[in-house]
Amino acid sequence: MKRIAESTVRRLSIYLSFLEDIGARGALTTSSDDLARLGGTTSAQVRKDLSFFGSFGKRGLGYSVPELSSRLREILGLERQWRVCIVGAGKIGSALARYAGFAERGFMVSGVYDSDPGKIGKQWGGVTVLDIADLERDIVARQYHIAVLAVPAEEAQVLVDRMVKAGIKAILSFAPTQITVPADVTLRTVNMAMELEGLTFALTNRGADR
Amino acid sequence: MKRIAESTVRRLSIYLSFLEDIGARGALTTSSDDLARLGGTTSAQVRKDLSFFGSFGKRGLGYSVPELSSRLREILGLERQWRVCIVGAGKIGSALARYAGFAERGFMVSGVYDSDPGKIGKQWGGVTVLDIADLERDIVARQYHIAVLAVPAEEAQVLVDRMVKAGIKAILSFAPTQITVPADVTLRTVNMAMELEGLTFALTNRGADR
DNA sequence: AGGTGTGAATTATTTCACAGCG
DNA sequence: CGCTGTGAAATAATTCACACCT
Repeated sequence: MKRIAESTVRRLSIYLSFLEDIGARGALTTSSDDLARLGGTTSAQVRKDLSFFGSFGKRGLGYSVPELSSRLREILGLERQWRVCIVGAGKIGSALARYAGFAERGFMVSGVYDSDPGKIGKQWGGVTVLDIADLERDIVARQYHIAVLAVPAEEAQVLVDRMVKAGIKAILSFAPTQITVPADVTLRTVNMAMELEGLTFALTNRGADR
Repeated sequence: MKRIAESTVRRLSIYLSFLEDIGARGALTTSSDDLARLGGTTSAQVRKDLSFFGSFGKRGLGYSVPELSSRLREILGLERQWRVCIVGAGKIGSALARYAGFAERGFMVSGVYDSDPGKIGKQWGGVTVLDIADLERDIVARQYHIAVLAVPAEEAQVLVDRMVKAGIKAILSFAPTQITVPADVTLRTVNMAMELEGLTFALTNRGADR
């Protein structure tokens, strides 16, 4: 299979979210035009995105909402459960641990880790806070698929290195720092400062360039 | 000025964060090669990114850390304070309101809004929770520059429309839904589900495509 | 020598436009 | 018809490679 651009994958997520939305409202079919309008792109883009994975539509008719939903869930790997651990039980880790959206999408938060003895052992959103010293052992024993990193910048890279060594292959980082991983590990970073700076850049340069 | 790609702006943030880091450790000069290595890109990319805004280096020598930091802060619009309001005092809004990183970067959280009477009036991380009914009035009166949206998907677009009408020009959304804004408003979206789906896509298709 | 700044070349992504199928 | 699927064209982003400055 050809390499798929990250931008394409992001859009697939958007399409799926809309399909589920209109599906729940009873829609049975839809078109690339609908998906484009709702997802903020063009119909050609929608069709091109889907074409990387097959042809799911009917010419003259459009797409079956349940069928396309299901195909997208397959493509995105959502037709199964994923075991997630949250590393760092600070403010962000806490908000994430209690976030119901995880379970709805098939993500099972089955461990929260911290190094603070005052937090270890506490129950938190139905999950016990575990000792971060056991992280490597648990990555192997509990077979976490995804680690969500919510620790201060200084600790982030060290923890990532430990987790990678223990075999983790997917990390979602909220640490406000740049992290590097080997090529066979997938990393996504959510960095508040970076997002806000994107806004201030636009606010500062608006008018000058568009 | 030529239109600058979002990817470029993101990298500028990364460069700045590293410059501040090594600057604090006493480094006086650096090179595009250093910035590239630390930022996970190439030296040509670094030089190209900077070249959109001017020439800040000295051939044969590299860049002055304090000077380049300062130029990047200027470019990103960080040489001033920005007034931020947080809309939605749920789990995410709460974590954001208490997040110290805001102030460090010049972002002043000067209002948190919710519609829950049980929350309005409460003190929260030094800020009082205000009535979301007053949002439009306050956008005008308090001149918020940036709104951080942390409400459920269903309420997001309606609130965005209200804020845009009141004159807000920059929104950072954590709502798990696609939002549309007029061309003169800048929107950045952080969507957990989308990030996780990027990971599961990679986990599912890994090996097939790389 | 050493590292920047930048056109030119390459590669990636998006858009166009239309043939073809239901 | 109407709308998909897809090569071809256009545009955007990245990388190359080298002249040029200190």
